[in-house]
Amino acid sequence: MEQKLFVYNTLTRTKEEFKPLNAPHVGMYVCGPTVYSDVHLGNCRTFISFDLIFRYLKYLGYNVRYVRNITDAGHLEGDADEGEDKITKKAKLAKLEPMEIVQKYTVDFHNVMQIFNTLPPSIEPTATGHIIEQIELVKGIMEKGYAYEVDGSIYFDVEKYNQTQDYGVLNGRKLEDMLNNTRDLGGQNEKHGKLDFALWIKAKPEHLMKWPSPWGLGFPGWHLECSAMSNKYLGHQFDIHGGGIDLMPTHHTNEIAQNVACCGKNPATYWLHTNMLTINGQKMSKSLGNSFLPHELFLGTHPLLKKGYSPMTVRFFFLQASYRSTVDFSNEAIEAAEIFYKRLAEAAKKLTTLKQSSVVPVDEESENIINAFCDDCFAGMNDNFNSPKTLDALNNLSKWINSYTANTRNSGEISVETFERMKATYNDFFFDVLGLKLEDTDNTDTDKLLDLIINLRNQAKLNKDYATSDSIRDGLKKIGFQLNDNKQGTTDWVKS
RNA sequence: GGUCGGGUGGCCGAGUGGCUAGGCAGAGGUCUGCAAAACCUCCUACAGCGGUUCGAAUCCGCUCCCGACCUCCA
Repeated sequence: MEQKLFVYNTLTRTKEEFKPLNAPHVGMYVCGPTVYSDVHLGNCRTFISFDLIFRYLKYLGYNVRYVRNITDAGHLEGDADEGEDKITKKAKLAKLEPMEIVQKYTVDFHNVMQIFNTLPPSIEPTATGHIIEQIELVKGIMEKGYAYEVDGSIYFDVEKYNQTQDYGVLNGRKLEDMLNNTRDLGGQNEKHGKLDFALWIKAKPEHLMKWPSPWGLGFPGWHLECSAMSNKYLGHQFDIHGGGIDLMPTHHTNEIAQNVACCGKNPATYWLHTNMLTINGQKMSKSLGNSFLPHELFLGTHPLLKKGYSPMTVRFFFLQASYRSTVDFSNEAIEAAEIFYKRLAEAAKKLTTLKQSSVVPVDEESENIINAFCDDCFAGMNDNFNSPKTLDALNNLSKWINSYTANTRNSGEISVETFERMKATYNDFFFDVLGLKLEDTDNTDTDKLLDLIINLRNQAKLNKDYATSDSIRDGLKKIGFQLNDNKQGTTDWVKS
């Protein structure tokens, strides 16, 4: 591992050099979706961000085990630790089995992730598939004395825990402040302390998803599954734990408490949090009703959208900001991203046919500049996965690639090694690290038709029948194909 | 109200003490039958007020504005 990677650790609020516990192995756990409704674009941003992280770690040569859970039980409406879980509620409304809801939205989630070209995680465990592990974890916490039972429900005793441990180690708050600033929620009469949270919840008779336990029929608390499953697949200690920043203050705080209580250890060395997608400055969320779904974005059917944007345009749009910044959605911003993305994609496409002309005496300056830009691609990602910096470097490289392609510069001016490095670096970062792909090479029939039309037009051009050639070009532009004549007398086209 | 994080040129967005980020938009140029694309050049900002410093977008203080979390949320 020649590259020194630095990551921002929420635990220490600093950038730290990334040092895996057992290199070249890396364990990474990311909190996945609760599959009770469609994922919206804000959800997607988080998983695209972690896809970028996963991809870069792999690219650096690490052997990454990436675990991302599916929450299919235990996630309640509200935080009173009573009432229905989200999936049960939806199932009753739709008159379906809870697992039908789970299946529908899990499939949907996977489809969307694939459209955004994210790699599947190594393991994608479900909460319902790990009830036994969760019960064992509750037992362990009880044996250590950090949990108590009230009428079939088990609660975590936060104040007791905080006597010997720092409950606010992640969110940076003092217990007194948290106690003073927690609202009184209804239905907390069973809890000893205001901050206590449910590990196991007794099921009411009408509850659809419930399992036998030493404390009767019930279901696990939401925070429990991540502790149980990360323990199982990554061990008591692993390298990276991630999730949206809105999970940090409560969900991750409780997760750490559970792990420390049971196993004595904060499970992860590095806690990484992705920031929110906002619209008009406000967090995109289902409850605020300002979210839109991926397909609404692709088709441009949402009222906030001027037009549709392709999946790679959206991915690129996210990559233009660092994962720790909020991104505010606007048509202007994503349109700019669309044009930029197409520029870089065109250069990526040219790489496949770009051949170096025979080497003339090497121009040291060009050589150095290109090598520096290649280094910059790494430097950007090494700096806490700063994709905007890497895009900057790719943009710089694209200008050289374009110049060499158009022969306005002689590609023989650099050494074979540098030429090949330029191609490989651009290709690797564009496709493998940033996870972008080309979108307009989808239809061979279209290719053939366009070839035919372009040939006819070029005949007209040779005859200096510009009226005909221009009307063909204008007509194609109207239906979304931009023709570009280049110097060699051939004509390229791109979807506009 | 408490805690935390922000405010960068028309728009988006990197950048934590000195060295041009970049993209989009705009202007000019090269090339082209004309376009488009590409390439080159220009457009040099850092919420406000103080302070530290030889020097601050970057550090400190105050003020204003925005957001997140404290309730389910990626």
